[in-house]
Amino acid sequence: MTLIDLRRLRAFIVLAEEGHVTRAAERLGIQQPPLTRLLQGLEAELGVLLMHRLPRGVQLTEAGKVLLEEARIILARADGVTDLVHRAARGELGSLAVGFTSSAALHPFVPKALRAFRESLPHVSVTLEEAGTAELVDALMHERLDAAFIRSPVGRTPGLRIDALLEEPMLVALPVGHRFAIDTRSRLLLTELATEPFILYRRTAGPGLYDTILTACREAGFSPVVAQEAPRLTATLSLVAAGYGISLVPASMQRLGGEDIVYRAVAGSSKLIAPLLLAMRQSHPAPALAQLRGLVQRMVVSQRAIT
Amino acid sequence: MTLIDLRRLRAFIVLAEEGHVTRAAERLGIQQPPLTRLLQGLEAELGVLLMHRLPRGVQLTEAGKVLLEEARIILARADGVTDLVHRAARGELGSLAVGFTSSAALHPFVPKALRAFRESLPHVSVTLEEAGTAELVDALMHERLDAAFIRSPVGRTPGLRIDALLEEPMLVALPVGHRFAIDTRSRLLLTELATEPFILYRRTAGPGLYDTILTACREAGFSPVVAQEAPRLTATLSLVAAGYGISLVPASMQRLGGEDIVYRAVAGSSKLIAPLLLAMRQSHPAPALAQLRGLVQRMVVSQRAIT
DNA sequence: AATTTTGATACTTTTAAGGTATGACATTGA
DNA sequence: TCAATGTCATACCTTAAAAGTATCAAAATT
Repeated sequence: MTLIDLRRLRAFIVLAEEGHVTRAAERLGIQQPPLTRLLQGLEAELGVLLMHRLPRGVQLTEAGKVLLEEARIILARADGVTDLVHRAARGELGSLAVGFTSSAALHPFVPKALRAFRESLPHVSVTLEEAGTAELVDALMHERLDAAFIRSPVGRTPGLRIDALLEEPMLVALPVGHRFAIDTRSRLLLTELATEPFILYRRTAGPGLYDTILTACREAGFSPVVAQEAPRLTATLSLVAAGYGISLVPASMQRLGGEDIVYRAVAGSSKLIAPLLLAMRQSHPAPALAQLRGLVQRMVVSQRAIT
Repeated sequence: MTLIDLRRLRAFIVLAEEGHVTRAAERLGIQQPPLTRLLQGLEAELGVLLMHRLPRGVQLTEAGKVLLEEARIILARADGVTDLVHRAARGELGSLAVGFTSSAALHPFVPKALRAFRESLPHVSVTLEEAGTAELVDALMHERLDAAFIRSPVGRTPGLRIDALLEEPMLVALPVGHRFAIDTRSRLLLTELATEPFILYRRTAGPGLYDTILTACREAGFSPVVAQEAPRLTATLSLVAAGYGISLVPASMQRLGGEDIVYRAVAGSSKLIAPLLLAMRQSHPAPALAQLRGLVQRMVVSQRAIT
């Protein structure tokens, strides 16, 4: 069973247009006998007469007319394939799965970058997913994600490439009315927090920030009193707002918490810095990922120029 | 330039599904090396890497994923071609151009047949055209029409095949108030019309009926006084209604003319008969035409059974 | 009736696809 | 670490399919 092939469909279209085997062969750059056999081959395979043989020339049968229409559609599509594939290779087409942690999502840079990407490459369908750092890393390694915005350096992760995008200081988040929440202009010394109850968000969800806080406190000479662990950064702030304790959060969180939380800068530690990172697989990056990466890098450069 | 062919697209799909050259080759019933070359050939032609070569197996690139999607669409369409062409050859698909004269259009059989055809073969797109007999015959010969409902035997017409469908008597159409229009039950003798002014519709538009009337009158021993010629049968009846004269029209016209025209049967001539015919080309009938013809024949048989 | 036009057929040559054997490379297990 | 294994790539040969050449057959036109 040598099913229909495009070579014959192409020839058939020319033949139908010319209505004349010899002339069509000429236009196709072949001789007349092969073209005749080509038509015969099509007819034999389809089991249908495609052209009436007239004394001068040939003429489409109804079946032939239907085949002609269909052949044109198929060939147009087939001819479009090259361009489509090229665009996919350039990353202008295709799909991209991007993940982010809840804390990354709260950094204004992330939605800004995603929006800019969507606008610059509208034909790439972007899938978004929010999850904890561990899940994101796992998804990256198992090809369920192509890239992820995260906040923690996650130690050695073989097979991952991590771009450092931005850094920001961490601030103390205090409930309104807290004794440290009166003078909000000056920096608070980290050691002053030694006896305060801390709200931290689960280490499993985001080990990076958790460890950053613990390391900074240890260097300042104390081990923080962890009053409660929250499943997400937003939950942490809710607990702070409710007065259950204080926390240390990335500066970009300031816009959250409304009037119930007061933020203050911290002095006494050079480690209290929250990075924003873009993680991806090292091998076989999707072309659209290269585009995203380039876009993000350019945005980072212009962001730094402003700050 | 050996553009993309379906054989390779088929192989590519299997290869993509298996993710494994050797296994895919097995499924395709070929050896591994040809399949490898096949993939290489596609990549060379498209100028794009379609699969990453992993230590165990292969894996689609983004470009490969796009090609896979597109290939599936193209092949589905290509595989559908056979069925489509078969249906076209059986006359279940395609197009049919049908003409009719104004007088044929007024016979209830014609719209009934066209509606039945549309219902039985909804995928055949039917084009309708009303014109004079001469134009219809010309259109048939020049392939602008496939069939035409006409009323006149049009003498010898080489290349045409004509099916006689139905016959009906011709009636005298009289304006209300005419002296012959009082007794409508009895037959009027043709000779009684010898001195009446006749309205006939143009010979060029429909030579058949015109000649039928003239022949019948001559046989009855007179030559009719043609008061006026009308371009169409409906115009003829309008003129009769307005009192400009009388006419002889097919019996099925009775439903026209409303209350202004009285119809009476005629005695004294066996020639005053109007046929309904279906004309078509003798050579290369469209398959859908064969379907129409069969349908019409069946309808004629059941019609005659009733009458 | 002869000539021309045009598609069909028989046979040969060329090209492309498929098969066989083997290599290169990387992973895995002892 | 080295051999065994799995897997795609390459080289070379064989087979099959497409194209070319020469010629025929049928029908129409002069």
